Amino acid sequence: MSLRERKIAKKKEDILRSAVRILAEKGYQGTTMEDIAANLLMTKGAVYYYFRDKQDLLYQSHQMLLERSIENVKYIQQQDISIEEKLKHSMVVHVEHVVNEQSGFELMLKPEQFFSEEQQEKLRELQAKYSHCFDEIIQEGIQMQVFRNLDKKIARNILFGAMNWVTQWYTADGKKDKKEIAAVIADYLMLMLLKNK
Amino acid sequence: MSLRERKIAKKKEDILRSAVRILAEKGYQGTTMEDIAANLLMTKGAVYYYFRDKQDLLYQSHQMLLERSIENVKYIQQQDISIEEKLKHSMVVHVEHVVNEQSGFELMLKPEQFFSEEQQEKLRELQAKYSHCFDEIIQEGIQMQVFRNLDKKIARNILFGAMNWVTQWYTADGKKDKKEIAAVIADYLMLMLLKNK
Amino acid sequence: MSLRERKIAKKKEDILRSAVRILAEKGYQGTTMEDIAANLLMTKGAVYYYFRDKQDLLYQSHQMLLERSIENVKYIQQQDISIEEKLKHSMVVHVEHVVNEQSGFELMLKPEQFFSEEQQEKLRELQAKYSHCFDEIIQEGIQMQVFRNLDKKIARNILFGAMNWVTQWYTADGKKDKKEIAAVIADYLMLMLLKNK
Amino acid sequence: MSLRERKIAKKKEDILRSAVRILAEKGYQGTTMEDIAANLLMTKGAVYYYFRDKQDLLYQSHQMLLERSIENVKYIQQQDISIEEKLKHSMVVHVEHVVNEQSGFELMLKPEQFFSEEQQEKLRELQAKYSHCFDEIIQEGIQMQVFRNLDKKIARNILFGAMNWVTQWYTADGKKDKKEIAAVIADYLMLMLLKNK
DNA sequence: TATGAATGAGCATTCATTCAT
DNA sequence: TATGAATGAATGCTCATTCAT
Repeated sequence: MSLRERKIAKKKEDILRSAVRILAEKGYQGTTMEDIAANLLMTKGAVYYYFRDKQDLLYQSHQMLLERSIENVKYIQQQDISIEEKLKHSMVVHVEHVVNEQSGFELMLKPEQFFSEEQQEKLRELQAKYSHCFDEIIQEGIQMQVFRNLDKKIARNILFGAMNWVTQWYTADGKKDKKEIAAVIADYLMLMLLKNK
Repeated sequence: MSLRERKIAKKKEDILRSAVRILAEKGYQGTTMEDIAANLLMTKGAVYYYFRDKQDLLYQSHQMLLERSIENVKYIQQQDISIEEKLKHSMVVHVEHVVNEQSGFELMLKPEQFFSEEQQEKLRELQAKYSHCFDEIIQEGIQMQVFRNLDKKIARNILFGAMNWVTQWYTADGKKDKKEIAAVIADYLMLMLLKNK
Repeated sequence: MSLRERKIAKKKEDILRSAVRILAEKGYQGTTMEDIAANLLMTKGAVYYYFRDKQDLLYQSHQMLLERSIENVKYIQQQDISIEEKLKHSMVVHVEHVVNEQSGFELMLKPEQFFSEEQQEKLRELQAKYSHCFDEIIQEGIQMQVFRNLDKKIARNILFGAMNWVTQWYTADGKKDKKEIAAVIADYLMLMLLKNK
Repeated sequence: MSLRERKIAKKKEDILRSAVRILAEKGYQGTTMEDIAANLLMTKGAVYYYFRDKQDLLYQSHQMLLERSIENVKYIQQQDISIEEKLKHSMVVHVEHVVNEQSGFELMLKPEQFFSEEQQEKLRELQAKYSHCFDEIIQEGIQMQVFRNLDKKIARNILFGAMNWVTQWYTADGKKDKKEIAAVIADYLMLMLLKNK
């Protein structure tokens, strides 16, 4: 990647980060291109240089978040730790990610409103990939008799719901910091899964 | 209540139901008054006859959903069943409600964008009331040594997140119907709370 | 006129009076049928029973004001007083009328926007009639060598402008009451007309 | 001021001129942003690029007219001419201004309906400034025994009314042109003020 | 690459008007 | 006669998007 390409990639990512933050805060329809640009001290026109349109920006934001999440969990999966630790750790990282981005969740709502069929397809694929990582861990835990014999998909959806919901109630000014909250949520949810508890 | 008043109340409720459905589907900014009206084969003007403005409509929708939820859980609370049954039953009813309205959750997102301070106050109050019902049940369960000694509020938020998330993944065409899904979700979540499981 | 007809006529006049007041206050476009009706504790529908449409209401208001003004000045013209007294008295009555109705003037602005050609014709006729009354007095005064030899029409328009403008600056809470103000305005304007002053 | 800034200022003034014209013709409520834009072969959006909203446009129009009027009369006041000439000349310029803009007067009607308290304050200030210029001339004329000892404010209001009313009756197709009409009006009104006439 | 200006479609809201009762 | 409900056209305003420079 040439210097020029790298500069462009850098700028794109800046914009995406800004967009994610604001989209999470105001919602898709509530966010204007002006908002996103102003937040970066750019003009609207400049944003259009890097992204075809608003929807493209949303799509790439979404994609970036998902890809980062997948990387996170893949990394954990490779580690040499117990299956229990793997799941718990994955959840902690997910919750931290969600809290940090204040998102990871509003953007997932009703994708059919915003994305083209093709884009939805790609996003569904990424989501499936991410979900699959969790499913695999759960599956393995069940087989190893560490986890209860629950329906994998339902259990995973319960985990996701509980974790994503954190944006609704966690406020930084509370007694617990992000790491603690993430740990507690993960612990509690483990109770649902673990046998002999 | 006179016949006329009842007719108005009926119409208002029809509109609220339609609004809830569409708002849940498209989000606040994504929903147009046209959408809401057309869905009922009315004109925009007619909707404005019953509601001051879009925000008023949203507010009343939200209020209606919350009040109905509170009634539901209050009713269960009075019954002469075990604490375990109470919580489980409350969850089942909540999930069914959420699935039926396809909502109960998107509307809660970022209320500060849409509502006046006064309205937010009122809604926070209703939410607190609803939350409190669950908190009480959990508290009692803990005291009776039936439930684990978890942090009440965090546990309740985990339950809500897991339950509300169902709109994201439940589709009517699956193997399980609404009742079954609600039961499974409630059962799984009970595992988190119940001792000796 | 039968009792019924009289009742209708009475109601019509009530509405007209209310309309004049509100139209003067808020202007034509700024006044809603709702405003006019509510001011009389009626419903919009009722107003439509008496007047074809808003424009008809405006037209008749205008007409009523003009006719009353004409009656006023005709009455004065017949009296057995000096020409000087006639003009002065006419002006006093006009100013009082304008102040009382807080109008007689906004309604005259740009009639071509509001009225049909036919209605404009009728109003122009009434205005001409009213203007003519003043012109006659002025003419006579000039011929009698009491007034200066000014251009009749221009002089009359100056008088009207000066008198109608009173709604812009007279407030009831000042030192002078309506009668006094009317007298002063008339006196000052007479200085323009009278010879040997 | 840079070229760009000058271009913007120019455009703004074009819009203001257009707005003044149309507002004078149709009144505030009767004028649509579409009207104003179309008159300049612009689109509504372009107008909104330069002015926050309709009210802002109205306010700035009003302000521009008043400021120009004040400049006019200030300029005359400085000249080395008789007090009589000063007043007469000021009136001529005012009438010409009113006739040219076809306004200077409708906009003053009922400002409380349109403007914020702050804006009203500013406008009242400008109006007071303008009025004060006339008051000073009148005052001086009285002290110099050139003018009759009239109530300054009432006299000034009579002048304004008479002058502003010209928009109601002057039509370009008459025998007299603008300058002549302005001169006649000023002459006639001077008769009211001058002693020994 | 970036900007400012402009466009135009879309949306919330108002309101004169109609009409069944 | 009068009312309440409904309609629909109009209007202020926003904002994604384009384009010349």
